[in-house]
Order: sequence, then structure tokens, then C-alpha cells
Amino acid sequence: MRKLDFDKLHTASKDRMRDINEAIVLNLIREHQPISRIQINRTTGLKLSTITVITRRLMDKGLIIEQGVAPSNGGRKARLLGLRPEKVCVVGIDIGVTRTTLALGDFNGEIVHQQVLATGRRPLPFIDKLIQSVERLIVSQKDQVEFEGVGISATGIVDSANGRIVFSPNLGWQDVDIRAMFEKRLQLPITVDNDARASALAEIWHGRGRQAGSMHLVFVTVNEGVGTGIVVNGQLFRGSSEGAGEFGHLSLNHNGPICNCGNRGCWELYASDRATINRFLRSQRKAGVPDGKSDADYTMRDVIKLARSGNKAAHSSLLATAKYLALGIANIINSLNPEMVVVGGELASVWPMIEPVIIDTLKPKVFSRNFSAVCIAPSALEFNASLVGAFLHALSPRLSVGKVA
Amino acid sequence: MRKLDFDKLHTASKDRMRDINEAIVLNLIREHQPISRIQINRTTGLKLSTITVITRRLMDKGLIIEQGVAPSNGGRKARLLGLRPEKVCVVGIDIGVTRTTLALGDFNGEIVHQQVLATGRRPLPFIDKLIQSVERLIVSQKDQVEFEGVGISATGIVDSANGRIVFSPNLGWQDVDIRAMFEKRLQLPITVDNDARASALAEIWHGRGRQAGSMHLVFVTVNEGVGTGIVVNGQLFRGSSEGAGEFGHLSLNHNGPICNCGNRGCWELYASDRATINRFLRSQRKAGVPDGKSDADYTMRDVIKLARSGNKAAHSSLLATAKYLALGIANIINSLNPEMVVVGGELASVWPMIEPVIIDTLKPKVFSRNFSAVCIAPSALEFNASLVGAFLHALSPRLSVGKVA
DNA sequence: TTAGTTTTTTCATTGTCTAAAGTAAGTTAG
DNA sequence: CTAACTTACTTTAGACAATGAAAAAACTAA
Repeated sequence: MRKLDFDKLHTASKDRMRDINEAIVLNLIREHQPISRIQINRTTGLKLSTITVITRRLMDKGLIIEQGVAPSNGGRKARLLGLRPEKVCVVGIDIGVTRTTLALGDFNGEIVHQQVLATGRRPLPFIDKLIQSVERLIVSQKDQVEFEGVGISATGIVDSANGRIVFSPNLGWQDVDIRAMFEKRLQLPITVDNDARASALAEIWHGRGRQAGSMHLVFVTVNEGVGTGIVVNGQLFRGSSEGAGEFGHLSLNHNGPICNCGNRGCWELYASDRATINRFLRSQRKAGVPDGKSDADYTMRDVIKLARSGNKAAHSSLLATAKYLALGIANIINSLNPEMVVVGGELASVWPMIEPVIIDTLKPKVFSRNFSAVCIAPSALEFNASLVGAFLHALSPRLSVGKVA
Repeated sequence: MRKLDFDKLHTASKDRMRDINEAIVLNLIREHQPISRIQINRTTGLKLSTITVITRRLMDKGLIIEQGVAPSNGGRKARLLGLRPEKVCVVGIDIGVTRTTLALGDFNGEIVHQQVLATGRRPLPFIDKLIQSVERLIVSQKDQVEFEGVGISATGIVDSANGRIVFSPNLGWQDVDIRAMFEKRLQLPITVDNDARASALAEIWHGRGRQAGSMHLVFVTVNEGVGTGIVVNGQLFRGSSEGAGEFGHLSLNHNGPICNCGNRGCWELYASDRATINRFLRSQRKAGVPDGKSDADYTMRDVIKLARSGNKAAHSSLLATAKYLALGIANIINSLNPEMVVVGGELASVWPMIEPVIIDTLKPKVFSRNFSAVCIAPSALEFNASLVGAFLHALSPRLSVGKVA
């Protein structure tokens, strides 16, 4: 039997029909609140009598409330419906290289409350500590909100279907069955995904993609490596074995240095933060500038700070990175023709500085049709993209009937 | 309003519920015929009473018939249902560089009847002739079958949303509004797409992808250029402006020769038939082998024939192409992590010769997870992949409720 | 022939959307 | 201020597609 059949075989029944329409109405309210019943009617085509029933049900469930009225259009004023966002809450966890952020998110994907922990080197004791924090958070809020689930995003190769962190070189973790650990202690659905994919989801729902109404978006995270998350038709694309989006390991130069992936001249060897820092250090040293720091002491943030304060080596190092970044983005644009490429990571904070170089390098390398279709922008979600993505993963059963991600 | 809403806002109604289930049943019969009602029940989960009603309706419409009975399992024998494939027919047209194939296809995507025309240099008079042939075909079959539509596939950049051939360097056509021309003369839905995408669709429905039950497949056509068609989640991915899949213009070498796309060292400069032929000619000439032919006289077929008969230059030229082909396929595998990469074109006919080189070159360059997930194979549809794809485009309204492609 | 099995149909029930009619709550013209 | 009109929403009756239960059909085996 073809796998395709699983989708095709999702038969329609009365229950499913109700659930679909209810989810449509709920999400419409979520995205366009405050909104009146008549607007829902005009947008969805559902009859007003149906909407009366559905909204009543949603109010009974405590998911929505009437909040205020709209000005009259010459007759009865419309009563406006809005979410009770605190009713549906999720826990989002973003496991970064040095810091792990744990947050409470509402149905809108907004951060209600957050706390930061230092990421541990050894996964098991750290995750144990993490679960304790989540438990405390849940207990403290139990009376006021309902928890829908926990979403986790982590750097590295993540097998989201099985909820495992397969290999995360930057964390130094390998084969961690994180979902099972959480599920054993919490009676909630747990979702796990890698940070680039979570960020991509966040951008399409709440960031740049939402503003532009995008369906096809690629998120590029630049940090230790270069990772990408692909959204196609509004849905995350993970590939057949969770390996889609390894654009960071497309080769820019087949005679280039050997990457630890086995290939030569991979994009991330040229565009990662490490590459930028090393370029800076080389030119600094060449110029004979003495400094008190050892190489490992420099972070991307330092280089950016120096570039901002006029340091030539730092500045040109960032521009070189921009150029290499553009080469990889050109590959993405030619192969996937996205509406939007969103860049995240420390580098995004110097966007005005690097954007002209990116555009100039890019333009002659991509099909003009593809170039004019695409918008390249820094992340609109600051450093929270992957956290918001974790929320969205946890919310996904609510965001549409089937699955969003 | 976000575009996503268009999909999300497809509300459920009784009519839609009926159509969905009817389409599910019809397609199940199409793919697994002959099949009994009880099997449909077990596969779909629909109740037998429902299936009785749906199958009766499909029989009334003339789409299916009862054909034979299954052996008893200890009780009443199951009556088997099958398609009346000739009831739903489509016209498929594959516009190739030298030859255009026009065929009658049934609901199974099988070729019922086909004829070949020489492709004309000037588009308008040629398409006119083509339409006349289609009209003759339709008239001659009108009594026996119902025509659902006409599917057209053509090489080059095709804007399928608007039914236009934007630019086809190999045909020498530019900005041809082919759908409008057909629609003016035929009262049938017309679909247009490029050959690589049509082939990808054909492989996933009828070729390698079907055998493997694939959801994610990339088709690589090698001829004058290198084109790709991407199938994600069982659906064609066209990108935001029909520009997805230009892997042929990912650069393998940033100091390579300039491509007419503006970039340098594009994949298709190394892996296309032209590249293979030129490599052969260079080494032939270097070896001082005289020949009566001029350069332009050599075709890919000639090179292949020579390689088969032991010509060293031809043989090594093909192996070099295989190596370059692998480099591009590595990009595809790392970026999209497909279940399957299918190679079409003349080159596919020497698969046993080139496969080892492709695998050996590829393996060290891609992530091992991605490598073990992928199957690389020559097209299973011979030279008909894009024709069958054209059928499928025309059939797509029938193949599922919404859209397949 | 009879009991048991498997497959299919019939028919009453259920539940959701819809259509039509009514109600609520405003505006506007005189 | 009131009658006529508009707009927003609710109620009620009706339509219809899937379902569940029961019956029928068709076969096997003993």
C-alpha cells in the first residue's frame, strides 16, 4: 500500500466535519481577533446558523469570549469574539549551546513567562533538572490554565518522529531519547524538533512569513554551523529521514577544505560564525595587531561589536561572510524558489551592514524570476524564533485539524 | 489575509464529505482493482453500508463495474469491483525538442493510442496543427469515451498557473500562451507543465515511486540541459513563481565556465548531453582519431552506441558525466533528503554502466542518514515519463478531491 | 439439510450543515 | 418620537451522509 494512501484514506465523517469547521473558526478568531460572527461568515462561507452553533460550543469550552462590539454599519452592532489565550497554554523549551530557555506560551504563541538555565554538558542529569523546572512551572499555573503539551527545540540532528536528539556536535550530545524522558514524568504530548525547523515554523506563523502571507519559506540559522528549515505549502518539510535542509553541507568549492561531514568546501565552512571569527583573527594577526585575548576567547558578538566600532578587520570579515552567505542562499533560491529567506543568528543583528553585499552577490547568480519572487530578511523574532517554534509544535494539534508541522 | 487561509478555509460540508469519500473509494479501486467491498471497508474504515451506497453511485455514473468474484473464505464470495478505465480519458501531449507525442490515455494513466509529430520551429502554426490533431482524435473517440481534459508537457520554463511556455531555449519558443490557444478551440480543461515536473509526477504515481511507496521524489532529466522535478508529500512542488527545481544551475565550481544563466560552473554545464558529447569529441580529437562527421552531427545516442561497442573515448566521457551527475545529485540528497532520485533521459539507458560511478562519487559527499534513505534509479517509464505525467495532470481533478499536482 | 461463515444490503438513527423564518438592536427620514 | 429600514444574530425545521443494527444473500462444511 502506498504511503500516500494514509492521507488519501483519511475519510470524512460527521465528527471530522465538525472538527474541521470548528478548527477553522477557532483559528480564524485566533488570527483576526476581535472578529464578529458575520465576518466569520463572509470569510469562511459557513452559514450564520452554523457559526452560532460553533461559537457557542467554543464559548462553552472556554476557548473564546465576547469582547466588545463593533461600530454599527447602519444596523445592529456586531458582537466581537476573541480568544481566551490563557486557556490553551504550552511549554516551550529551546536548548541552545550555552543557554536553555524554558517558557510558558499562550495560544497566540506569545511568551507569557520565561526563565533561562545554563545548558548542561551531560544530557541526562541536565534533562532531569529541566523536567523538574517544567513540573514546577506546570504546578504553579495549574489552576488558571490548561496545558496542551511541551515543545522542545534543540540544535543538531533531531529525529522528530521518534523524539530523539540523534547527534548534536555543538551540545556534545548523542542519541538522547528526550521525548521518552519527558513523557515518563509528564502526562502531556511532547514534541521535539531542531532549531532551524522550529524557527522556520515560527517565522511563517508569527514573523516575516506571516506579514508576507508566505507559503514557502526557508529559515537559515547561522551560528556554529549553518542550518536551514524548509517550509513548503505552509508546512515544515523534513524529508524522508528528517534530513532535509542540509544546505549547510552543499559544497561551494570542490577543492575546498574537508568538512567533518566528509565533503569538501561546504557552505558552513565559509559562512558559520566560526569561519567569520577565524577570518577576523587571521587578518588581525596579519596586520600585526596585538591583543590580550586567545583565539578561543573571541565570540561572534565580539567581532560584531568591533565591526560596529570601526575595526576594519572585523568589518571586512563580516562582509566576506555576507558574500559566502549569499552563495549558499543562491543555491536555496534556485533550488526551492521560496517566497522568503529569513536569516537568524547573531549575524542577523548586523543586517543593514551586510544586506547590500548579500543582494549584490546573489542577484547575478540566480534566475531573475526566482530573484524577483523572493524576499530576503533577518529574523523578525530576535533570538526567540526557535522558542516560538517550539510553542507552535506543541500547539500544532490545535492549529489545524490534522497537523501543521 | 494569509494565503494559508485558502486551504484552511476550505470548510467541510455534507457535499464535500460525500465527494471526499467517493474520491477515496474511486481511487482505491483504481489502484487496487479488482477489489471487493469488504476490502474497501478494511482499508478505509468506512462502514459497509456507506460503501454500498458509494459504489452504487459510482456504478450508476458508469465509472466502475463488477467484474468477477473472489474465492470464498468460508462464506459468501466477495464481488470484485474494477474501473471502467475507458470511461474517463484524457489527451496527453509531450512537446519534445524534435518530436511531439500525442496520446490518448485512460483513467489508469495507460497509453491507449499514440501518434508522433515532428515538432515545429515556429510555435503558432505548429500548435495550430497540434490542436487539429487533437480535435480529430477526440471526434474519432467521442462515442465511446468521455474526455476529461488535455495535459501538455514541454521542455523549458513553463508557467503552469497561467498555462504559458515562458521560455524554452531548446525549442526556440518564447512566451507562448499555449493554454489559451487550446482553450479557444477545445471545450476542455487544459493543463501545462514542464517535462521534468510531469515526469516526476509520473514516476511517483506509476513508476519507481509507486513501487517504493514514495512521498518524496526528485526526477532528474538529462538532455540538452539538466532539469529537475520535485515531489514533496506526494505533491509536485513548483515554488512560489514556478521556479523550484533549478538544481541544474547550482554551481559546482565558482571558477568554472560562465553559464547562460549568468552563474559560473553550473551543474548542467558538466552533466548535460552536450557536455558529454563535447568531452567525447575533445578526447577523440586529442587521440587523433579521424572521423567523417562534423561536431554537430554527433548525438548522445551516437556516443552511447560507441561506448557500448567499446570506444574508449565515449566510454570515459560517459563515466565522467556520471561523476558530475553524482555531484549534483549529492546536492539534491543533502538539501531535500528524498526517498528516491529518478534519472531520465538518454543517459538512463546506460544505467548499469554509470551506476557504480554515481554511487561511489555520491556516498562520501552526503550525510549517511540521507544516503541510506535514498534510492537512486533510472526512470521506469522509458521515454514516456513526461507523457504519462501530462495524463496525470489532466486527470488530477479526478485523482483526489482537491488537487494532486 | 442444517449450522455456521462471510459478504452485502436495507432501514431506522444520529448528527451536522443549511434554509427559512424570526428576533434583536441598531440607524435614518420625516 | 416613531415608522421604516438595515444589519447581526438565533431558532426551528429540514436535508442528507455516515452509522449501527438487523436482515438477506451466497457460500462452505458436516
